[in-house]
Amino acid sequence: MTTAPQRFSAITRTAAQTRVLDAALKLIAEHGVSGTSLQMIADAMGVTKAAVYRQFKTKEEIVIAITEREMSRLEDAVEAAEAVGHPVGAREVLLDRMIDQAIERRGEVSVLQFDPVIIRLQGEHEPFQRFIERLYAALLGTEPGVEARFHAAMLSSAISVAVMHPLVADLDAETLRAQLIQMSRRMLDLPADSSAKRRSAAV
Amino acid sequence: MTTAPQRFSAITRTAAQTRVLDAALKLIAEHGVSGTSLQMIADAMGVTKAAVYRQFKTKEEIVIAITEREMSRLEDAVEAAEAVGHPVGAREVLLDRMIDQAIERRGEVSVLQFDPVIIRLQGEHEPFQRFIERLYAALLGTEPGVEARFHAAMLSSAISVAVMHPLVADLDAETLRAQLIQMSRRMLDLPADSSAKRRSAAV
DNA sequence: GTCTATAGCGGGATAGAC
DNA sequence: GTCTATCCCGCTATAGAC
Repeated sequence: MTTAPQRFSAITRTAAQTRVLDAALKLIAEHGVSGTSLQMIADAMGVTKAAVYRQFKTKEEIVIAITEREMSRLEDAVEAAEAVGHPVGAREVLLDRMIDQAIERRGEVSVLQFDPVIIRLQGEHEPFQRFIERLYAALLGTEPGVEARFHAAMLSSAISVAVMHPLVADLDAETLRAQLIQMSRRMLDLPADSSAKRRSAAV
Repeated sequence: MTTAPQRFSAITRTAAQTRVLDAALKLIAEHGVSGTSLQMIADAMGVTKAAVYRQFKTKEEIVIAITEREMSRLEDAVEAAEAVGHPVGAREVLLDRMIDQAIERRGEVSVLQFDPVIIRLQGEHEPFQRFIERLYAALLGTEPGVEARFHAAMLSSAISVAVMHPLVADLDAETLRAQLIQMSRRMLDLPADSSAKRRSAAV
């Protein structure tokens, strides 16, 4: 039996499939999975439902593919972090990348994390579970205590949600990024560091 | 023309209506608004759909009523904060109360904030908009700058989401509360203060 | 790869008896 | 306040022609 690919990045899609995923992601980000029908996806693409079903057998497969694609972006960040020798430095690299991506996608995507259907899927789909475990491990850094777990939870929550908050909707990406980096360091009780780019020479 | 009540707390519901809202809230927290049908609500209550429709004319009315009830809880916190003379002290009181409620409801409810249907409703329903404005004003404290807006966004995001994070699922309420208070003070660059209960004598 | 057409089901909502 | 029965619609999914 051939095992499923270990990396989401290894999954390839045809151009037609990618067009479906692009349209579906946009709609799901706005209406949620349950609030998005295949008719809506087909209309957005200018084709019929049957044409969509040719690319993916079920709606659930579309949602899984979207989740895989989003996770593959984070996967790159996790692997970059794991490549760093020191756990503390690894965490810093990961947080930098998570901030980059949260800003890059700015609200379009953050909502996916909270969709009930996607949450259920993450629990049922083994590759998703394994990746989330891996992400948490990289996020936790060295100390295995209560505080470290709390810090990781608070930081990852705050980053992905704060970028789509109405109160910061008018901030440009650079300002938002600077504030997020500064706040992250403060939350971890690290010295404020304006040059957060030294990816090597970690503490 | 009689204007809508200014306070959500002034809205009264019959016992039958409350039973509907309780059942609906539970289901919506798990499956989202679009993923929850009136049949599911009726089944959870042990009655038929028609019995539910006797209490609320439409599904949307149920969702609105649920949102009103959740906001009325926060309303108490906002009013307690507004009663404090100093803006800085007011913000501290509000944050304390927000932390209390986030822990009290622990994930059951936090998801509602991100439901696409409820987000749309908040934009369309004037009383909801007015309340959110009021909440933000109390949350912003004194300084009107970019930093203050960012801090308010980051804090309110982090508090409501962190409590339902898997990494802290096994923490008891007291530990979680202590960590949240400590982190909030750190995020606002206030001195760490273990006795966070002095509701008067604000800074 | 796209279409038309349709099956089969569950959704929201209403009528009217008890 | 609860029921049974029903209406109409949109949903997921499939069949089969082009």
